[in-house]
Amino acid sequence: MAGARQDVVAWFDDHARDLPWRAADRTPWGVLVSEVMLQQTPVVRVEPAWRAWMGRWPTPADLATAPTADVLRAWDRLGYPRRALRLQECARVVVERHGGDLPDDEAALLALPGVGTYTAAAVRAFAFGRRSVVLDTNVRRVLARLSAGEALPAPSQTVAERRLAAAWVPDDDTAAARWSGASMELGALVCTARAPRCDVCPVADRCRWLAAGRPADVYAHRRRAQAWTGTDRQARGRVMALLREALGPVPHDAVAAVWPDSAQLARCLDALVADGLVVREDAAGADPDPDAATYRLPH
DNA sequence: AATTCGGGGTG
DNA sequence: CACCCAGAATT
Repeated sequence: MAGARQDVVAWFDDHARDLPWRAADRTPWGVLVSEVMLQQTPVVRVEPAWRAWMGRWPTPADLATAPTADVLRAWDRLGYPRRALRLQECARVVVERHGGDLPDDEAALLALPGVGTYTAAAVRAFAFGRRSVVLDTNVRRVLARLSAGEALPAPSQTVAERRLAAAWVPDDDTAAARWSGASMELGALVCTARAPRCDVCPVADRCRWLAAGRPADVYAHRRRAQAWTGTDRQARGRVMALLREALGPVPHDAVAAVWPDSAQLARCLDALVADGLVVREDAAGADPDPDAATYRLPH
């Protein structure tokens, strides 16, 4: 295990991507922003967005006081815009509770909006150089193949899997942080989900999955393809795209034009308002007509 | 443990 | 066209 770790870290020293949130002048807050943006959004799409975002709001204090509409527009099409909302809430909590500086202990990080098990561990490792168990989709896949001999990890994490991952993390803070970055990078660049490049893998000769002849995914039948066309998520996305482009409040008729199913649209609008992503303003009058309402991003 | 929540690139 | 992407929050 220690030998495989050394090989992966040595490979990382030569092949790590030159990502801006890894630069020497990085800040803990910049690392956290990258991690939140990277929650289910690929690196190639995050990188330009992160550069623009950090140029505009370099510190938690900057983001905390920004107009939410600007924040949602800057988030653009990274997806799951509630993440942008939580990131701004996170900035406000950091300012109010931690004096504007990101905390480095696990519990305080986990208490921040939008920060879960993975993100807290990643920030501890990559922003503060502390030991933590960073178990994302990349590390899960690397360990599933290398250690368990399976094509892909189970749909959900298990206690045994976390225990295994923890056993792979060195005791030393610096070594642990390097292993976390290296194992993630190996999963992202070599040990990929679709077409793994076992020919250039630094631990191919130690991989149980490769040794077994790269058997098929045993969990394939339990994975559900994400439906998209006609879903609430697509409808919500249409509405958010419209409101991001709009200069002022958008009349109900214009919103209705982006989605054919009026009942579904009404349900999604209610949900967007409840989520704090959209503000509905009813027309003046004692008996407000729903069709006379306007919609906009929150200020 | 299962659902919900965007959007786009790729084999 | 199915699948995947540095997950989190809610139920």
